[in-house]
Amino acid sequence: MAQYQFPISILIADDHRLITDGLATILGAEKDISEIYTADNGRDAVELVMQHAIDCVIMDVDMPILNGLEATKQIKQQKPNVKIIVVSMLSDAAIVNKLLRAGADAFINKESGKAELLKAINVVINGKKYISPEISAYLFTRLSGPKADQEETVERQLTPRELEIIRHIADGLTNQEIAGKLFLSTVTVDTHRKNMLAKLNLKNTASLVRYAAEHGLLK
Amino acid sequence: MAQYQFPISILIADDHRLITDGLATILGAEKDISEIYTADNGRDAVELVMQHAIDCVIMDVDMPILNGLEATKQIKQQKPNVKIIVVSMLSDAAIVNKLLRAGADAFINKESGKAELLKAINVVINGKKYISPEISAYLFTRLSGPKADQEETVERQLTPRELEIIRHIADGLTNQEIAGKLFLSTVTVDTHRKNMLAKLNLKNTASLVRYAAEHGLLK
DNA sequence: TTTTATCTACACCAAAAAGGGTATGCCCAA
DNA sequence: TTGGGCATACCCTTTTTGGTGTAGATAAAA
Repeated sequence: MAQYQFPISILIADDHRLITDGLATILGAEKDISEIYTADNGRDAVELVMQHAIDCVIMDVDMPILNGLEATKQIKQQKPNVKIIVVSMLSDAAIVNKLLRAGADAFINKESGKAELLKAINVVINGKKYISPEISAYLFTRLSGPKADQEETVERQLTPRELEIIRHIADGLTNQEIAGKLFLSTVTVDTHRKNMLAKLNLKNTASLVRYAAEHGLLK
Repeated sequence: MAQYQFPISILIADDHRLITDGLATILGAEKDISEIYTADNGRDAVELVMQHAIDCVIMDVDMPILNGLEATKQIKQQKPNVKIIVVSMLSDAAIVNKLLRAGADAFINKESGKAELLKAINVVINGKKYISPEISAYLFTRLSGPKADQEETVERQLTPRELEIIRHIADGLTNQEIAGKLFLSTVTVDTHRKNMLAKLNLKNTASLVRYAAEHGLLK
């Protein structure tokens, strides 16, 4: 590992003793790692980070008392410089987003090997982010899968003119303003809006705007 | 590589001859790869895919005549089963989103080694997605950075009740329906909406819904 | 060449929302 | 105890909306 005040100290937070022990053994063999702390729940993890000079936390998602997400939030709030590597199962992928927003620095799988763990530590200590390709694939699918389908179906459903109009609507323009801007009659703008509601099976303008936003149709 | 009609054929699309030649040499040594085609621009790449039974395209982003994004779109539109591995420089990261939506199956770096290329091919041929950790880091930052700020500022601005109401509004419910659901008067619901408009400095419900959607306030 | 899609525009009508305020309890913190 | 923020509620007028049709012009596709 490179440019940092070596050796570094690490906290392993996981409620499975076998895992903490295993990781501690692996990491104990690394010359750049001095201290290794362990915690079997989120609350203890947060406390340990507050009390000791810990550089990096290897955090399980599913822990008693305080889960990995909450623990990450609290740690990052108090000590933003502490790096957090989340060890998740693919089944936890649904909360990857929340963890990202909570400030997690890396994601690796429980299926990841020693090499990937060490790589992740190396990367985050150097101030960068790391996500294992397996977890990326999940994010990837969320970003591309739905939107790809949607764009194919939706952008075929909405005509160029309609797209233009929904964007103006979402911008907060009134029919009058849109009509002025596009040199149309207000009723025409309204017709387009109504046509969109009908073809997308939506109830009202609010849901239309939401739909547009969630389907990446804006801008 | 596993379950597919082996050997597979691959197209390398890149306008740098050194790269196409290098990749062709690397891939030519693989026993599971039979045919290797090359193209030095996007238009030729699309044509080759249409004319030959190509399983996987290794696509450069920056190419003359037709760039990687457009080529990806066209190929995926005509032949969705052709896998596309985008080889990007980190400087291309800004269009990762667009490529995702265009249907790209994998992203690797120009700095990636042979091992990662082969892994990516393997993964996409098996119908999964692959993003190299370096590129993930970019997506990571985009997901975590901005939204973290937004949630901190925004969720402090909107009260719990207001959040509840904007969510219902975005769901397409009318004031009456929301009032019924929350056991409120319709005018109260309306007051909350107006208060949100005022405090967020927005013009109307459409822009409010858009704001909520873009700031991740919905569900 | 006919059909189809799109863009344009209008009519009618009831319901809803916009926008402008005002106001009353409640709780919490200064 | 006195604001402040929050949730609640109402009034009034104007504008927009939602629902349902109709219809001409035009360009592209079948």
